Amino acid sequence: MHNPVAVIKNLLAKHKSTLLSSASLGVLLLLLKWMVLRYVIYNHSFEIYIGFIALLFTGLGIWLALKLSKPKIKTVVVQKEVYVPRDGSFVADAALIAQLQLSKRELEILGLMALGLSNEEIAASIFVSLSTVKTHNQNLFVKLDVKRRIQAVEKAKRLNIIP
Amino acid sequence: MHNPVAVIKNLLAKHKSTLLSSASLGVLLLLLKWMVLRYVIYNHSFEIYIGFIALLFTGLGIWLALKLSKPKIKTVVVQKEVYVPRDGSFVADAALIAQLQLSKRELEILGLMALGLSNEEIAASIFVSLSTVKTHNQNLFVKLDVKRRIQAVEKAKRLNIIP
DNA sequence: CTAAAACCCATACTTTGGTATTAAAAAAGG
DNA sequence: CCTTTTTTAATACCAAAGTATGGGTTTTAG
Repeated sequence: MHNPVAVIKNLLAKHKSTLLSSASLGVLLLLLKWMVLRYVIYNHSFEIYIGFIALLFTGLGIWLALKLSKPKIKTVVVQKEVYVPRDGSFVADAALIAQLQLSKRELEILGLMALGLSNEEIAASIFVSLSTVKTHNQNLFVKLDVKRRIQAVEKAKRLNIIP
Repeated sequence: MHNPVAVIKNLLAKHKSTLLSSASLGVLLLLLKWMVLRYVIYNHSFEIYIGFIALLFTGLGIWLALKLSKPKIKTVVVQKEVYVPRDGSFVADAALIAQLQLSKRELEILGLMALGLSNEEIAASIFVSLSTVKTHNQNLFVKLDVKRRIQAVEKAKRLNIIP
């Protein structure tokens, strides 16, 4: 017979009288405490009132703060590396292009160069004279700090200026 | 004269006397108010005390809340694209090179071309004559089916023949 | 408006690149 | 050994690329 409930029932039955007297004693003690408390309340009602007010308004303050305060935002910047395949989408490094002061036309010609077009073919494709293309080339080479068109193309590719 | 400060200065100068009398009247009124306030404080010191306590503990609550509240962490994930310039390891397409019948020397010259060297520079770097480089170039262009060195380089890169 | 860019074009000249052809060593492979 | 491929090389000529300079027209920004 190891059922705990049964064990307790057994104990209660055994010590019925002892328990009864203890219980009545306990009740008496509680009554006494209650009277003392009333006395205390009566004599210190002001302090208790103040304490209650304090507690209440502390709560109000907490509630207010929590309700109205902007949530502290902790911004965690996660750098996620995105591997961009060579063939995929290409985004030119606009900042670098601006820094090198490459003009729209120069960039256009650079791109056509990279396609393997000759100066004459470039001239034809953008409807300007060969001379103009050559002038653009000169400026381009100076800005990119290279000597030959092939170097310009390779450097531009390396710097993400052209695909 | 649209400067607001100047406009105000002008008005002050115009109505100096009026302003002075108004000011003194204002001061008198303030004094009266102050006396009334003292009376109120005398008669309602309890309520004021309570109010003060309330205010104080509201402040305490706010302070507590702000101090102890865990910051709401808002994680903002910023994807920063890092463009990886391509694998460090390059493996040439041996099969294609064999198929195109590109010789060792031709490949070497192709690589130097891609670096932006002139024919003369290539000749110097591999200790052969300019003529030799040109002959290699011719064969190279035929094998790669291109017309210009720049096209050769671009095509070779595209076909994974050179890095 | 005006100054600074960006753009366009030309001429003259030099250098580099590419084509064609020929040819001879050297290496590779059967 | 002999054949094929590779590598080297030369000459001559033409085409393309690049340099230097100067002068125009648009656009653009203060």
